[in-house]
Amino acid sequence: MVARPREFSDAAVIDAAMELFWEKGYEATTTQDLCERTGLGRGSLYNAFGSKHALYEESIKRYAETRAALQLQELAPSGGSVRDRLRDLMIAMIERDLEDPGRRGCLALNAAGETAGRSGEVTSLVHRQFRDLEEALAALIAVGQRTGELSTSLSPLQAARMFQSAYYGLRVLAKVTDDRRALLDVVDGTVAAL
Amino acid sequence: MVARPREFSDAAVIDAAMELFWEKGYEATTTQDLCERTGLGRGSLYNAFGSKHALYEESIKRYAETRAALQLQELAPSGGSVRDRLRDLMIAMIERDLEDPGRRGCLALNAAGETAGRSGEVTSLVHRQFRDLEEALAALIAVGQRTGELSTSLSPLQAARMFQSAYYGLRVLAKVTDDRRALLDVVDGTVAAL
DNA sequence: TCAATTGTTGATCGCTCAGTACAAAACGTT
DNA sequence: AACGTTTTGTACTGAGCGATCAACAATTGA
Repeated sequence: MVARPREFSDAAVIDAAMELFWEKGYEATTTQDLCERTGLGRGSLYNAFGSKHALYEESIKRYAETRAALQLQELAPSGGSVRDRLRDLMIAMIERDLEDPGRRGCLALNAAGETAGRSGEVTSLVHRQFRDLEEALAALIAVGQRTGELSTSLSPLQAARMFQSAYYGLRVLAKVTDDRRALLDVVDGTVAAL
Repeated sequence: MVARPREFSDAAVIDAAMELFWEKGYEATTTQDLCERTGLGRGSLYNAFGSKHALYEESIKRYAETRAALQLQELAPSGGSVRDRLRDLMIAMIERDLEDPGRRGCLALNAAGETAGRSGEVTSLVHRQFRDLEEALAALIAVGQRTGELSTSLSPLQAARMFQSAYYGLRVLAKVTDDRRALLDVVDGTVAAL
């Protein structure tokens, strides 16, 4: 026996939900909002995902698989200058953050601020994302150190962690300031330290 | 004629509200929670502060005046090593963040993540706090550079911004990880860059 | 064609939300 | 002790919340 097929794609619905959680955060997003944005009725939404929180978790996973994964790809070692790659990562994100009229910032960072400490599952999802970036940064920096482009006064992991921290701080700063010069100072200072 | 006097201290009530917003964020905190925590009845609370959001703004102001101001004081230039002062600032905050079972992190950073972009007033309050720290850091770093303790390859303002960004990133990281070693790597890397 | 299963729809559930209304209470002055 | 003023406690409001449910639709193997 085969049942009635779904009229929507799970991925598309999660994408839409993700956008909404990204704009408004978890608590401020209502199930009504989610229905309107995804086009689904209440029943379908709950039948497919179970609860608002479960859909939130799916959204964070999807954010990691799409947005964050793209970023990791850009960090994969290749021919060019490692320093330039790291600088480009920060600068591209500054431009994207300042362009965004909704000032959404990074969904994972927002989730860390709003929810972490009260939802273990969210904490763990965000943590994994952080680890993935740390790992990719360390790998790239290791290459830069091996070729002699980067200083070896810090271990690749240490340097990666320092860079990552500055990068996250940068994205938080970009939520409340338009001052491109201030943000670029962070980039220059951080990249110079490597 | 003289009216009935208040039975509570505004500061104490705002302190209590601040703690609550700090733990749960703005949206997840209910007016009922606020009444219970502050000990005030609904009537008194609304008579004194007008709305939940107004009380939230007062809480952020109070956070700046107490917690953050204390931090600024610790940064005021004095005799010792500038590098040690900056390292101590980060390490003390790591210890405090990891000790906190509620994993509240920094109220201003949480507010930036949850609310900034939708409440201009909150954005502006957080922004001011960020600027204050930036200024104090730049002043301290300028001293360190003048005495020859710190590198002058970055301007004091640039160095301050880089440090500040890493510091905020650190506090976000501390919301989702217990790994003291990872956090200390950030400290070492950042302080070494100065 | 119909049986079995799952998806969809929209009304509805019981609650809780932020905020209000209002009467009683507490004051210093007169 | 009566007055004007503000605070306090509480009941209440309408709206909106997350979640559920039953009736109905769509599917395909039997």
